[in-house]
Amino acid sequence: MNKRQQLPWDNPRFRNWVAVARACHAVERALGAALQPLELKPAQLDVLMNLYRHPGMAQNELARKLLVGRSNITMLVPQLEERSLVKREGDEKDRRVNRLSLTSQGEALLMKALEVHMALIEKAMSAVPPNECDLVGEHMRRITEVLSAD
Amino acid sequence: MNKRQQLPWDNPRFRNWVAVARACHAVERALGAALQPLELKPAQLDVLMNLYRHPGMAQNELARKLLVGRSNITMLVPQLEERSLVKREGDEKDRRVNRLSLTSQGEALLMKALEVHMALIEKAMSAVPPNECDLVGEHMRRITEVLSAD
DNA sequence: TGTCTTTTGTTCACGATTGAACTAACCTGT
DNA sequence: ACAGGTTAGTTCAATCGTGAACAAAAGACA
Repeated sequence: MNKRQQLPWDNPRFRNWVAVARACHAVERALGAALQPLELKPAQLDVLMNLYRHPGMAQNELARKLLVGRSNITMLVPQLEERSLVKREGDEKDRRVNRLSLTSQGEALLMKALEVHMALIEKAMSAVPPNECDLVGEHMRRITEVLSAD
Repeated sequence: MNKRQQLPWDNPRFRNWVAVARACHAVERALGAALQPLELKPAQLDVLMNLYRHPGMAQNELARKLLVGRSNITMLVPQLEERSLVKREGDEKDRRVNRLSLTSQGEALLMKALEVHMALIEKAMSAVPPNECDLVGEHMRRITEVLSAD
């Protein structure tokens, strides 16, 4: 099959997506290192961030938001609960669901972590002008949407 | 610390980067599923892709390119070698390094995998016009560059 | 009410990735 | 030639995420 004619690297979309993936990987890695002093992993930070914006979330919803399996949340939450960063209480209407929310300690740690995170992103994206930045974000949101539609 | 005033979500760079990360995660996940029929994992595809473009690469260079630890390559290569997708031969000049390259079978499988990968990316980025696409790629390459500088 | 289906969260075994410790090979300067 | 430092690759224990199988609770409907 004509390998030379239609090589993926000749396709702008493909080539540029590879760049996106690599940048993402690099940021994730740098974030992990930057969060080490706070003893927080990127995945844990994701949980805290989502609980800050959506208190009382069920584990199920959280898993969908983070694009991970439900079991992952089950493994993740107890660690945060033992550190008193997250509070977990059963719903009275539906005794299956666990409602999650941040404790004041969790919120405090989140603020510190966000400062670190934001500094990193600010450094990484320093070269991206605001209008193009919004454009990128808009495209990315659409991509996530397209793929979530299965 | 004035939490309400300088919340990260009010920062365009931060908010839009979160979108990038989520999109990346979604694509990675979809790619894993799409590659299942070929019995290839995304990480293995990354290896094949890089070996196609840079035959005779040392494991060390490969690890740097892929932004992973050297030990990861050590674990990854034997699987591909057993499937006769990758050939590994010692360098005569420097007996420490293993030169890696694709076999013809590896190349053949890569082509099939690239078709799958490209179809996915094409679908995901269908809404992104070419000129903006290049712009995005350019920014992402710069981000990777900035972060690789440690 | 009683049964059948769906949903929530948990458990568990597995595969992937990591970083630290290690060996072997190379390099440098004397 | 030899000592000290650097580099390539490996091994290994630990951690993380996953999907399948499961239990408990809720919902649907006759």
